[in-house]
Amino acid sequence: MARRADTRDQIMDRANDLLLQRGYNGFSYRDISEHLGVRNAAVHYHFPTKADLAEALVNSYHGELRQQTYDFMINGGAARPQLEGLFLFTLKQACCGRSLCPVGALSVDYEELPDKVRRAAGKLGHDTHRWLSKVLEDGRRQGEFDFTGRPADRALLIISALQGARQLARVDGDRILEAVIDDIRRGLGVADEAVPDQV
Amino acid sequence: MARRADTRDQIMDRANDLLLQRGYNGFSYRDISEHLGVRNAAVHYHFPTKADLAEALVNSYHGELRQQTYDFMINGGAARPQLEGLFLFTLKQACCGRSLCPVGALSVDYEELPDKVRRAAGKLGHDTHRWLSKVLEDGRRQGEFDFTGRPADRALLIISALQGARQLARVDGDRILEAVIDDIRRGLGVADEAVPDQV
DNA sequence: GTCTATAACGTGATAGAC
DNA sequence: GTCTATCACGTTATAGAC
Repeated sequence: MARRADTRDQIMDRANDLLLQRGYNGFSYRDISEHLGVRNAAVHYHFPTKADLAEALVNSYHGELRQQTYDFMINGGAARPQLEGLFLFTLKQACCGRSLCPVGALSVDYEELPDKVRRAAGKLGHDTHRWLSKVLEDGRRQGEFDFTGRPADRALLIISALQGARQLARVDGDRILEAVIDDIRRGLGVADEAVPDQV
Repeated sequence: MARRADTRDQIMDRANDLLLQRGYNGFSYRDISEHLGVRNAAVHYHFPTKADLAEALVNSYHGELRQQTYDFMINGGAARPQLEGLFLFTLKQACCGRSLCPVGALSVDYEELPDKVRRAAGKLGHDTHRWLSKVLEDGRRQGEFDFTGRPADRALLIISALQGARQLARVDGDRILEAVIDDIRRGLGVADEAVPDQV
């Protein structure tokens, strides 16, 4: 029984997979406890309610985002690698396990979501949009991107398209995501080749 | 009790709202029966299993699509009104009730979906894509649109973006959809104004 | 921190009367 | 075509022993 203290982490790992693959209503405490070989009540010990668990997950996604974008949000810098980092992250997440984006997985069940989860998801979506808007705005100013319209609107289009593509990929097959990403690049005046080093 | 024969239609109406607002796992026979003022068993009489009900709904969406696009798929014609018809339809559906697009609502629960529903959703997604690809291809050939890349890829981007935007609109507010639609138009070289008559 | 046991309820589904 | 009644099961959640 070495390292029993990290049961909490194992719960979050498993819940992460389940939430991103099935949505909030699509997984249960049983799915988690059976996978870990513990009992239902053990999971409730770490996360009293399902809302607590989901909130912790969303906050963890948010922490990841902040960590990966902190430097750019403070100091600026090259924009293209930021964008390609998003694509890479999306492709990696989506391909192993057909998982959805966190906000997408939550938004279907949005109407029945506990308030605290709803709020957390809203903040995550907002911050993601703010970051990508800055990436596009800086990138255009620095000559890395070429597009018309407001950066905030283009950011919305890109986020929507990536979210939707991850869902469609389940129904219609994998290559969808790559095709959509290519078309996003095209809309930013960025050739498919000539991808600089990643984030 | 005039017109009791249309209970079936009322069930489908209500189930339609519920499916598009909450996803497949998010509504129950009880939600339907209580709303109609009948009993659980009455709903099961018309649709023995939940899979039957969902399949009927998807097939009904599919019929609507075929009806609205039949003439264009056979005879061709102006492409821009077809596209604007899609936008109009999307805006109308999304704004009253915050509903998702059918494929989007189903794709979150995709892994747990009964086979027949999964197949029906796949066909609907495929046909939608085929129609929009033709709209874009014809429209570009006829000088109505101006974009680079394959029409099939652009169609994927548009469908993904609309689907994603409808979900984000729940979390982040309504104007998102309009912004995304404007940016899609921009990417097709079509001014925001100068919208011709609708489908 | 994990267990057993159980409460309280919602779910899809069916049998059989009317 | 709708009803009453019920089944078998899954769900979130809690109390209390170890």
